[in-house]
Amino acid sequence: MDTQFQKKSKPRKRNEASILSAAEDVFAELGFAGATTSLIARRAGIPKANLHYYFPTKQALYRAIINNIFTIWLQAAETFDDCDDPGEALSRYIRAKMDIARKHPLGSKIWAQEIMQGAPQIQDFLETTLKGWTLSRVKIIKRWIAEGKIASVDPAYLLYMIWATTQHYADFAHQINTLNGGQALSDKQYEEVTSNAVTIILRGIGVQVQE
Amino acid sequence: MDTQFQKKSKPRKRNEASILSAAEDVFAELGFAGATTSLIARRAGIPKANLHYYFPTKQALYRAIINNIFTIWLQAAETFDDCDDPGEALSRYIRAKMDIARKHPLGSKIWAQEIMQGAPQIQDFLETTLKGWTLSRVKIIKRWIAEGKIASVDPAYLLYMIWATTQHYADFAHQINTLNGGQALSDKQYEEVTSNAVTIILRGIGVQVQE
DNA sequence: GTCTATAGAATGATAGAC
DNA sequence: GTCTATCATTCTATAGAC
Repeated sequence: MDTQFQKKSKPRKRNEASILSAAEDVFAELGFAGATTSLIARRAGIPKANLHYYFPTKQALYRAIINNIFTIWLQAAETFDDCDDPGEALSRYIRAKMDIARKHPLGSKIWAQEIMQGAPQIQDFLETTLKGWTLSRVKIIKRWIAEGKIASVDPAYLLYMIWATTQHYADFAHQINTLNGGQALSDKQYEEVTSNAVTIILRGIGVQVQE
Repeated sequence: MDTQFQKKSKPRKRNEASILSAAEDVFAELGFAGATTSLIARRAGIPKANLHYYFPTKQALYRAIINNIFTIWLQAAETFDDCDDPGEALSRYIRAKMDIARKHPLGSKIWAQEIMQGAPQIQDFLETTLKGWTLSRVKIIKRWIAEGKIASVDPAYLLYMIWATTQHYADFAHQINTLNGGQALSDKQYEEVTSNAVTIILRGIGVQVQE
């Protein structure tokens, strides 16, 4: 029988989950090279040998986490509709990205470090999925410009600005918290930050925003 | 005699320079924990023991590089004048930050990783210099708002957006290059990116921009 | 599935000859 | 100042008893 369709045993499920959670933490903090399996195991509350029983190598564990991050990325990507109203489409996309930055800051940090290291594990994703998605959105934005719905800006650079601004709140949360009196942004503050970003970017490309 | 004022010998100068350059490279790529002194020494073209002769510990080497980054940071900070014209002041600041992102991408990456790791080495800088500078600029931006020169936006969030957008071009250069056909942005493209960022942000806060 | 013990390689750092 | 040789430690990963 193919074991692929067998149910995972209860301890396997529990252990894999706590290993993945601990690993996300450690990889985000120390990067792939800096992370150690013994630290991950300690944080997961299991002996190191058990970690290697579930994930044979550090790479395999890392790739499992990268896969989760892709899922989240796609989730946000889908909110950027081919919509007639650029204000609505972009506002929805920026809000989705801000939401992800708040809910999955570790994934964002791991992504950032991957890119900084030259994307050794995800280069194919950048060249296929990300590139394809970006080109299709560039097309939509160009149409908006041609239709006079938004100002004439370079579509790619607009996307970069959205990525930069939203991911900044995950990647640089520690700096922001320090400047916020050592406190994480409250839900209210985070909603303000989000509105602020939406307003500046939309107004910046010539879309009227109701305040 | 105090040796502090003795001239550095020629080989010391040369070796320190190539170690610092190689270390900047490796720390940017692998973070503090991931970087190894043997890799830094290899890239600097000297035996590992020599590296430890010039910089006793990995930490000492890292701190020397962090100091350089502070110098660069202050350089950009000074371009944000207390100016009557917010368009001029902000445009100059954004351009200075973009310039630094292009000229010192490694420093930007090291900074980013420091923050992501909870700023173990630079927390005091965040709490003193950075916080003080930010508060003083927040004050200036608030005055501009009170005088009706720019729209009512949260000053801190505006600064975060500027930091995010400009540093993104250093930290995520690899991703941007991949989407740019595997080529680094040309001087012309970089000037376009810069203008684009200035335009969107200024227009986003209600400042007229000449196109 | 779990865990002790450990192999084998790499790490930060140093001793000491030149 | 330079560099070989090396120490003590830590790393990834595994063997094998339970």
